[in-house]
Amino acid sequence: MSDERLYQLIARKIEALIDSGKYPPGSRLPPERELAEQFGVSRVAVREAQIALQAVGRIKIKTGSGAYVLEPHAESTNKLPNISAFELTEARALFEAEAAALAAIQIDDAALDQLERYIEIMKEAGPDDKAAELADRNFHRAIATASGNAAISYVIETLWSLRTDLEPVKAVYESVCSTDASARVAEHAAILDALRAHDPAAARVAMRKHFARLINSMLDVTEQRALEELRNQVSKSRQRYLKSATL
Amino acid sequence: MSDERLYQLIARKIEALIDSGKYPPGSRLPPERELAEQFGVSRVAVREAQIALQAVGRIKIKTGSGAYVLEPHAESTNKLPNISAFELTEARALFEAEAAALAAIQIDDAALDQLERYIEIMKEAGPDDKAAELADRNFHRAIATASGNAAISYVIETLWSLRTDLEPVKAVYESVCSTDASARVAEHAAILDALRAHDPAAARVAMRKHFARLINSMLDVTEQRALEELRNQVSKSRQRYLKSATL
DNA sequence: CCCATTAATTGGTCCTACCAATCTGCCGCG
DNA sequence: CGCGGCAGATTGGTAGGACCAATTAATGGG
Repeated sequence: MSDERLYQLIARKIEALIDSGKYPPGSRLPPERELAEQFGVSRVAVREAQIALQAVGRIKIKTGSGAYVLEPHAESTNKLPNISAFELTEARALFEAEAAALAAIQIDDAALDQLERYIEIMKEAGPDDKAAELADRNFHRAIATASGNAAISYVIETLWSLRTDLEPVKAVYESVCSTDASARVAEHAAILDALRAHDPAAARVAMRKHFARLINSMLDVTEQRALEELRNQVSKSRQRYLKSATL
Repeated sequence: MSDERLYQLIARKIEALIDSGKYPPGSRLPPERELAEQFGVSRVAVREAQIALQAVGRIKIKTGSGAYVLEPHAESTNKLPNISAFELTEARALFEAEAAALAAIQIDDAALDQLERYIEIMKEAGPDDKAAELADRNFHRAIATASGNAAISYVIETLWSLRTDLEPVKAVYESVCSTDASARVAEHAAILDALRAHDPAAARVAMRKHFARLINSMLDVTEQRALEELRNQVSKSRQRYLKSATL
């Protein structure tokens, strides 16, 4: 239990002071010596705590001046946004459609062949196959890369990560994935055809259709779940009622 | 210049040792005392360096045992992607156009009025005005929000952040922003008109035009800079030549 | 009133000593 | 011969004090 080092305890205390509003961003913390006395520890401990806080980006130590509280930086506090599975899919539909349109213009034969292979893998994969999911990801990733725009690739990659980082979204996706094997292959093939034809508009439409079907599947699953949930609620209520009725 | 603290220097040296493969993930670093002697510094400096590395998640210090190299954690190494200003702007053009199209469908009057006010602020702002930049950001942010999709807002917000987080991009944007005041207001007004008319296609086009002009400005600035750079090079060469000619 | 010099403040580094957790190896017991 | 436990060595953890360097505040003279 108490294998925590002293400086970590002090660091937490200092953070608490900051969070309490006593030392707002931009303000200066008390001198090391003062904090050391206040916490009843040596100056080394305070110093180490401040170094740890600086490494995490909460404060900035200026030699001879003091330790200053920094603005909470968005990157350090990478809080995940509150996004539903539908929103995420809609965003992917729009953005990946544009990526596909861009890709259609300039994709080369090597990339097209690679896409073909990914579809093959998905076609031959069994249910709940990790390889299929990886191929799916690689398929979308390859199209994003073919757009020739690193920013677009970055966004699409980020959105894909959200798919697994957001727990509620993850659940919905998993239940959908297992039911759409054949449809998915057909849609991917349609996207590939449009890319082969170097037809941006067709690629955009094909990609949007792919996600539109996905959203529909998700709606079905969600409806199904809502029904089950309702049934469970009713069942529980019934049991409770029966129990109280037999008192 | 050398305002770097000793422990940071030591931390870099230790990181270099790790990266060199001498201490692969899972292995133990040499004892503090040994490292201190090796680097010719006190034990405290080594200790502080290790604390900083631990705070960043590169090593794990175990009391009485030693400091162990951790696996490079994917999430902790949130390296910024390598994206050019043009790519970023192209991505914003595509994505924000779709956001505007969605927003056109369902934006309410209150939001429209707010957009109007942001344009007013931009119109009245002087050059190099922080208020104008903030209004600009809020304008785009409000449209993203009006799309009613948190994932889209998240992406647009992320891309805007990249604008300031990526140094080379930041430079380009800053030099462009100071030259486009009037054009920017007119374009924003056009976007607002399309949103008022609840015309998705028009909103999409207006937003794309806005960014298209921005890209053109950036191209101009980049060209200008390239010319200046070339001139500097020539000037330097000339000086060097003259100097060597007078020897 | 302004500026430069000075003094006080504050972080930076080192050393030395000692404590606590951990690891290692030896020794005795079974 | 093998295993477990004890003791010493190893290693990180903390303290206190001393001194240096950068910064800031105070003070004095122009």
